[in-house]
Amino acid sequence: MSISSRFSVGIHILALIEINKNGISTSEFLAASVNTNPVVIRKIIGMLKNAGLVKARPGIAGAELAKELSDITLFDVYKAVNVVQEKELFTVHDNPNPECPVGRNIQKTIGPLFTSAQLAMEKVLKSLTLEDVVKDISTKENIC
Amino acid sequence: MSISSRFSVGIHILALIEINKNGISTSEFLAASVNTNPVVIRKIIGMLKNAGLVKARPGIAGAELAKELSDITLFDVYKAVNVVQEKELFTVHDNPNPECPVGRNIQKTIGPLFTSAQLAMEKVLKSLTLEDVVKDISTKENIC
DNA sequence: ATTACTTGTAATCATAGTAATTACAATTTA
DNA sequence: TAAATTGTAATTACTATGATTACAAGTAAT
Repeated sequence: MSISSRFSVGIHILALIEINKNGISTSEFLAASVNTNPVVIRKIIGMLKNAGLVKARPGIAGAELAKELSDITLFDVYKAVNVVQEKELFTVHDNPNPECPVGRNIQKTIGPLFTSAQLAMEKVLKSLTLEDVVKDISTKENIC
Repeated sequence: MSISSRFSVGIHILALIEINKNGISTSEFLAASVNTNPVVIRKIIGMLKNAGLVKARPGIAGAELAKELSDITLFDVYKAVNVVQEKELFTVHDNPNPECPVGRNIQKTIGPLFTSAQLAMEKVLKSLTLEDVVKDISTKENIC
């Protein structure tokens, strides 16, 4: 199991819109950088738009950021592209046997433990912003 | 996306083997509690066995714990049942365009960030043991 | 030794999510 | 009006999951 690449592609899109802010970031342009199909990009941009992270309008070429870079956390992107549902990073098997002491308690016992692990991961995503990503890319570019 | 229920089933199996330690935990018995097929249980027990967490032998009915409860962390189970690969909780899209500043850096920039988020989650799993799980189940049982 | 039971494993199947792709309506600009 | 772009729907191939059937191999009891 692995979390969908919509997340990494979403980050890629946002970073590139920023770095290309003097140009026009069409879905075709972004797709060429990500190396995928423009429709895939438009679908993800649609999700980023619903989350208020980018602006885009039918017929008008190019997407723009709707927020400051430092105001967009990786958690915002993660939620926007809908890769993991709340409290559902881990699956807990359903319908365990209620006539067994373990079966009738396992879900309520394991649930909070799994949630706390998920929250720890998400806390890290909340601490990171698109600005961190763009700065790191800029640094790597200057070195090369 | 959600992490396979092999993980929660693995925990269920280990907890039930402990709680049923005076009885014989056959795959059929365990399957009845989990509410799944005995073959699914045997496959997971095979993984737990490879990881040194349980003992089981062909022809001999019942699986037993191979370690103390307090010596088995949820991380041990998580690794045993192979639900998430190292550094691969998140997918990073491959083949981004090397002729774009973002494309040629995104993987090395995002990779460590994703890994740190994954490690934070795994750190929580390392802090929890099967003993915690069994104690919680026992507590819930006594109240009811 | 034969019978009954169990583990271990392979193979098959239905289902769900992913990512790529084609197609096209609706919108804007030149 | 023509060209370009966004936004969607529909289709396809692929992969992982979990359930299931089938069966070989091992063990224990009579």
